[in-house]
Amino acid sequence: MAAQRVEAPDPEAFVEAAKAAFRDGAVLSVQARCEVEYEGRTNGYLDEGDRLLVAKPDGTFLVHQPTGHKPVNWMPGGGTVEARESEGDAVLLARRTNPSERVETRLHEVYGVTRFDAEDGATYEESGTEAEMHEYIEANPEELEAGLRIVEHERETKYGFVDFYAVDDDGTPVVVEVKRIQATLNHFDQLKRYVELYAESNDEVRGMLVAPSASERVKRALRDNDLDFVELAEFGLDAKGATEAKLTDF
Amino acid sequence: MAAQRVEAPDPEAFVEAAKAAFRDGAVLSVQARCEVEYEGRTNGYLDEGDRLLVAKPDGTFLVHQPTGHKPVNWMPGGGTVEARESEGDAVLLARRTNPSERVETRLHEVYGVTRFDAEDGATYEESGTEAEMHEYIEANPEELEAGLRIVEHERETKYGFVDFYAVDDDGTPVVVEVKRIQATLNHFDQLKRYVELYAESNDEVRGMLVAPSASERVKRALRDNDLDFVELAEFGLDAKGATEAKLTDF
DNA sequence: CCATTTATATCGCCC
DNA sequence: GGGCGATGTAAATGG
Repeated sequence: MAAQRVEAPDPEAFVEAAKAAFRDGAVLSVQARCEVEYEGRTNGYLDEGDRLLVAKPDGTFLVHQPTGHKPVNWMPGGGTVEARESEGDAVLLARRTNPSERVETRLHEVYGVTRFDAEDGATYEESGTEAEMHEYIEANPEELEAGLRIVEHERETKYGFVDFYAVDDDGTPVVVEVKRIQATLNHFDQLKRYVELYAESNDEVRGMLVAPSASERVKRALRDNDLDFVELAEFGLDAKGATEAKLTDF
Repeated sequence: MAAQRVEAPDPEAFVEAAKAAFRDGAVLSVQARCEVEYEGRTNGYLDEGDRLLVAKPDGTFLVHQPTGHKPVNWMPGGGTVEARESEGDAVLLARRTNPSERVETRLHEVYGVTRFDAEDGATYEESGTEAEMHEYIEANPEELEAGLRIVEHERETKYGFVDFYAVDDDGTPVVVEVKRIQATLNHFDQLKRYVELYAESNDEVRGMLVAPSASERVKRALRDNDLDFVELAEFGLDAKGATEAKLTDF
């Protein structure tokens, strides 16, 4: 069977089950009352409570409270997870280096532990990303402005990368920055930096921020700096072959 | 008992267990072979494989593959999770609005399902954040530069917030931007934006970026724009009362 | 390995 | 609720 469960193990039985799971590369899920301590980029402490703990064979460790999308504490893959008994409690310790961090979980009561010998060869397929937006713009520059020609994609500059370097109908160079989501002031900053850099060699250069939307504050910042905003909400997702619905409608 | 398990339920038994868990506000963990579809800000599809599914009473839904820190698919809290039977399979559907998104998981084989009636009243306590760095600087401005006086914290400007507005020994205004981590080009952008804005009313204004470190590229950008970099690695974490180690050393 | 950029970013704050 | 900035951001990508 792919999943095996031990109900309410004592610390010794828990540590034995956890060690066996780590050795065999299984995914471990634990329901327990525990306290958690984090030391690393910051320091943190979580007092006793009921949580779901998950340890994966790649070193991933997650502590989930009963609410919230993000784990309250975690360790990304690449480190190690160990199970030990200490002062009568089972303890799970997840560690890594670079940066040096550790999450230590003291389990005061283990309600149950599940070992899952999971096999998963599938990879996630996604469409609608910023990379696809770039492809769309490269193929359809006239959607941004009549007569616009793309000269270069991902052009490197002294201070960073420009999404597109283009030329308008009059032959004036145009620096284009593309965002898949609503434009922020940081995006405005980025574009301004590239334009000012290019202006050192050609002060006729124009700057263009392309995004599905932008706040008034961002639009004002662009206007005040003679930069263009182009609203591009749809970029032919269907045409790019968005994954067809594979599951029956609910 | 806080955790209850059903081994290898058929679709009907699974849906019944899931509905009971959702009704009672329990955390549900499922080991299953399943396929997953996401529709929302992008579209995605994940073919059949073994995964750990977690549904929380606040509407959080997670799909975890056997490796990796982040769930391959998820829904944040605030939405709803439903369990249904469809074409002989159990199906979990997580939905929300604003933005309108859905994760649909078709369970081809359920290895087991655990219901966890978790009680957790604790909140995570953290120290070493950027907010604490601000407090430290406000109390110790001389660490940045001899004679520096903080005039205002989080000063609002037309284009955004300045971390500190200060005055140096000569009475020249100084705009200070603080980062807890290594400074990036975006942080340089931010500072430059504030300084240029302030320069409209007083062109003597100075700009200062405070961070534990910065890449050469960032330092060069700062130099080229007559902005200062102040390296501030330690900011009295201990003095601010970092949480004492609560757990025995491992 | 370092630096940069993206993300279904999420989260929290304040208007 | 929108706008804006921080995050133990993590992860991918390129040098």
